[in-house]
Amino acid sequence: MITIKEIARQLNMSPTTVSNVIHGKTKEVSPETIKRVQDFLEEVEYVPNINARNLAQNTSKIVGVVLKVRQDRYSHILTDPFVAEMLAGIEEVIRKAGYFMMTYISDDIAEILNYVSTWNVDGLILFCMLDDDAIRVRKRYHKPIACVDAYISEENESAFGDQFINIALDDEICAYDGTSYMAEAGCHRVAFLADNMDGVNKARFRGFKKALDAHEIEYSDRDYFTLRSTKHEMKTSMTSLVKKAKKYGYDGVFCSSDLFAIHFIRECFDQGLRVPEDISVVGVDDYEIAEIYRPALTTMHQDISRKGRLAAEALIRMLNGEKLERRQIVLKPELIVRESVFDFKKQSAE
Amino acid sequence: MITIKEIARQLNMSPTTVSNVIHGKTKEVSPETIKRVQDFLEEVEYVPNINARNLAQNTSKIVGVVLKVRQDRYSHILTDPFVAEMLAGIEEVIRKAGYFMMTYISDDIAEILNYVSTWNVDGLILFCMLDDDAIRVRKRYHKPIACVDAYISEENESAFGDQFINIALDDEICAYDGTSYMAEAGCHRVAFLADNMDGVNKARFRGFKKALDAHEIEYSDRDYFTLRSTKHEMKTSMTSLVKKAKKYGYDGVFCSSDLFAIHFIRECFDQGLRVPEDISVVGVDDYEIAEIYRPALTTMHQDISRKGRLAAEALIRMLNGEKLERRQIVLKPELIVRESVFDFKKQSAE
DNA sequence: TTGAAAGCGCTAACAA
DNA sequence: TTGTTAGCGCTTTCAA
Repeated sequence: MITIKEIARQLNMSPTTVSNVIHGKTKEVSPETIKRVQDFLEEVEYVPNINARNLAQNTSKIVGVVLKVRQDRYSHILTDPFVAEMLAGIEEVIRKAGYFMMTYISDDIAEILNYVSTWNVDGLILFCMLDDDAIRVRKRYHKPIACVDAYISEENESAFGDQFINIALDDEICAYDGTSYMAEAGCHRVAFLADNMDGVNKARFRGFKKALDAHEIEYSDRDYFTLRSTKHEMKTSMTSLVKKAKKYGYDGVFCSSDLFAIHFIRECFDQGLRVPEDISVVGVDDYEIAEIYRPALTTMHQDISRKGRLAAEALIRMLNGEKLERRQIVLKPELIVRESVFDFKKQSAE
Repeated sequence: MITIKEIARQLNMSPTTVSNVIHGKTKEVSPETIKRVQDFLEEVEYVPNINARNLAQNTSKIVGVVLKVRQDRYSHILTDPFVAEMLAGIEEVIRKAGYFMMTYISDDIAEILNYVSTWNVDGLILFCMLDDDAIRVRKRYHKPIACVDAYISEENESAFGDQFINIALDDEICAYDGTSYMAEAGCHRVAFLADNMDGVNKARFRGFKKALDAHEIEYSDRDYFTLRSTKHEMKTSMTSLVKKAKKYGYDGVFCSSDLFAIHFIRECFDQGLRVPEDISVVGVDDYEIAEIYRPALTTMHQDISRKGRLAAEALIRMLNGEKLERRQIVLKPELIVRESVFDFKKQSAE
């Protein structure tokens, strides 16, 4: 790999001039020299050494994407379709802006902070971060941060300063609309299924309850179906949840993810429950599979890739020194009606 | 961020000594100094500046993962379950070996080579590379390369030197076994469905034909079902393929991916064809969805994550200066029998 | 309009 | 056992 110095030597000029041409600081360079340098750069296929440049400029051109793993994931986080789609959105924006993406997977904030400072990462995108984790990062990292689906309490909002943005979904509405749809279709005993109670699911559960309330369905504590979602527990856990649904006569389930919804439906089939005739199911996310599965899944659509893009775009803007107008963008989910909810009313009208 | 120099100053010693302790070159350092330095490092939470280190050592600690996109993918490459699972395997190995993964997505070899040299990437993992593309990379990049699913012709083998490995699947056997299984179950008109004719599919097609031959099924040119798999063409393309299957009375289809298989089955349902009673389907890959879909998909299983891990592990070994015993590892696929193939013989025996 | 030189933080050869 | 020093390739200030 040829260096600027060497180029300068061969061209009989100083490294400064070469560097200036490379950076388009051509105000003070004669057109003739510019041409000479540019031609030569082409000829020798000059490629800058980013390490040297970063060292000199104290930057890195790296956007770090931090995926904080929850313990007991049902699989490696990169194979989660949600994560994959979000990453896809992020990656494209970052690449086109001339930055490089480096993913970092860990459940250890200290490790993450180490990585961030060894590489001198220019900006950070955080996913799956709890409130206090995000704050710990912010305390030690003072460059731009974009979060996806972080739940930041009001009191903590200010702690993040203005080099910060969060891209979220209106999770309460999401569950509210999904649950309401089932209620209005005629379900009278509906459950909420999720595998944890993090910020997202807490909000969804709130929406779920509100929907029950609004449709005068009585809530019972057993309406909360807790899924154990590790790879080897998922199946048996589903089996017992479907049994529970049968036993107590549930006729609707709001699942916190399409993946769970489809696993649930599969288990229903295996236990002889028909979907949607015996039990209705609504998912969240609208993964590709939701459309292909039979019965096709009625679900709360969200544009995951867009979430990633928005986060990355906001980050790039901050890196360019722009000031963002707001600290949070909340997207609205959209109900996609397919085949997994039974319409009792329509049915009886016929 | 504190520097070695500053630490040395505060401790009243030379940067070399500090550096030596950091690198465990403690043979020639007094235990006392070691302790002093280590304690201080802890105290100030010293983190090395990788850019500086890389510059000085002419390395990068980066493993580049290059995903060469084919034009007209049905979606962003990171959302492809195959890619996601492979990346997951790679990422884990790389991270645990103390390296960092940087993905690079492009269809332009020149761009890839640029990236590789600006970052001074220590090793490369290539995916979706054709023979000649891989050679172009090799010509300009002389550090270790690991490929996944590359098709390297015999004549080119030697061009790769010994800093090279390829992890592949025995694709011919894969299609042979899958097709044979349908033939033996009693199908007499079976098709081969894929969306391109790259190295992998060429080999699979060969296996498919051999299986027809072995089971005395006559081959016709129309047995090759070409899927147009871009996001917006997939659906209509499937519709016409299923129509074609009906028209010519196909009773079996070997699909080059589970994704295609499931799309195909879905379309069959929509057109009133029963799977497997009217037509049998076999996929390849054994994605998670293969087990969950109904009918559960009979498929040729391959361990994708392992492919990624093997590639990464071999690469790391090369980076450690080891010499590999072989230039290629070919994994065997395994038939997983589920519900998407109809057993005519068993049926008529009953 | 061009060039010299210092410095980014770290490593490593060599000297003490 | 410890220290001095040059240098990795690039940027940038300041001088010519």
